[in-house]
Amino acid sequence: MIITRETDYAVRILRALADFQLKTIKEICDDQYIPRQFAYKISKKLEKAGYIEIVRGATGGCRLKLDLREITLMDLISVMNRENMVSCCLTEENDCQYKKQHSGCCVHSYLCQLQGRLTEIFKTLSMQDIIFGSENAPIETRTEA
Amino acid sequence: MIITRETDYAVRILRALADFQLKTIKEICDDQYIPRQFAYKISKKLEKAGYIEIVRGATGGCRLKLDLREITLMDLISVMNRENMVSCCLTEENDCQYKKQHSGCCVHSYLCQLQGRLTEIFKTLSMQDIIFGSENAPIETRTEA
DNA sequence: CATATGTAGACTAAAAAAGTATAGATAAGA
DNA sequence: TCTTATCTATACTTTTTTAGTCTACATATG
Repeated sequence: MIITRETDYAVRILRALADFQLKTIKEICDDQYIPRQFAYKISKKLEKAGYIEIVRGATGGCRLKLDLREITLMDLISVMNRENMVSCCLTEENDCQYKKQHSGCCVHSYLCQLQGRLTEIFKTLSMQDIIFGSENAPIETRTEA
Repeated sequence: MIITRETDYAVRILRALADFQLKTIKEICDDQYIPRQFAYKISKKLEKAGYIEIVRGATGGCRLKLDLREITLMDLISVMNRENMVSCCLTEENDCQYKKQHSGCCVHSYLCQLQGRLTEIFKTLSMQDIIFGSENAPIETRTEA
């Protein structure tokens, strides 16, 4: 899955924070059905990326720092370290014997291109679009509720 | 990953069979670096989908039945039961409390659209393109070797 | 100082993916 | 008919990834 549970929870956290109010993780979790401890970890990642700020101590919580229009789906995927979404053969570690033997692999190259295409698409989708819908959604896919 | 090891192996099997010659699974595996028993399973799926035929007994093996131009990446992904590639929230089983509570979820709808877009893209990519390259590959992504 | 937060990292559990084992079916041909 | 080289079916095991939990602690308020 391109969007794992973790990434999905991240979207929900951003959704809960969309009004730029300070909210505790507890509040967010109750509202968005996210396991608390997991949410702390995710919020930390979002903070490191600069998307939210976290206030510690009693009366603490977190708050959105960026407009949701400025955060793309690709940004979020990157923050979750999931940018390699097409094929395991595109990872650094992958030690493909075929590729070595034939000094190259057309499949690999092609999938690499595909990875690029998807990345480009995901860069055009903002959290604002995803969370509140978008008039820019391609017509042919504007079905289903 | 959209293309798991299993799907990747399936592509390799098709690549090995591209010349329409009868080949044993053993030959294919030696050539393409695939674990034998795993390959048997995958070949069975490819047979059920009508992409290859399998001949049993000594002097048996398998042979491509369809032109690689007729098999799309989406076809292969479907055969491997991996058509749900965007988000776990799009599966049947998924029992989303938020969606119930709010009688709908914009994120869900949006991801559903995205799933549709990706599906359409993958339907335009044939095994011929992937295995032997394509002149139709989008210019902007025609980088890297 | 009590309380309500968030933190860090180790840990565990669950699920999915990858791979293996094995007993058997099938067909060719010596 | 027997041997051999295939493929089959299914159960099983292992590995990897993902998801989630625990705990001892740090931080800030009032």
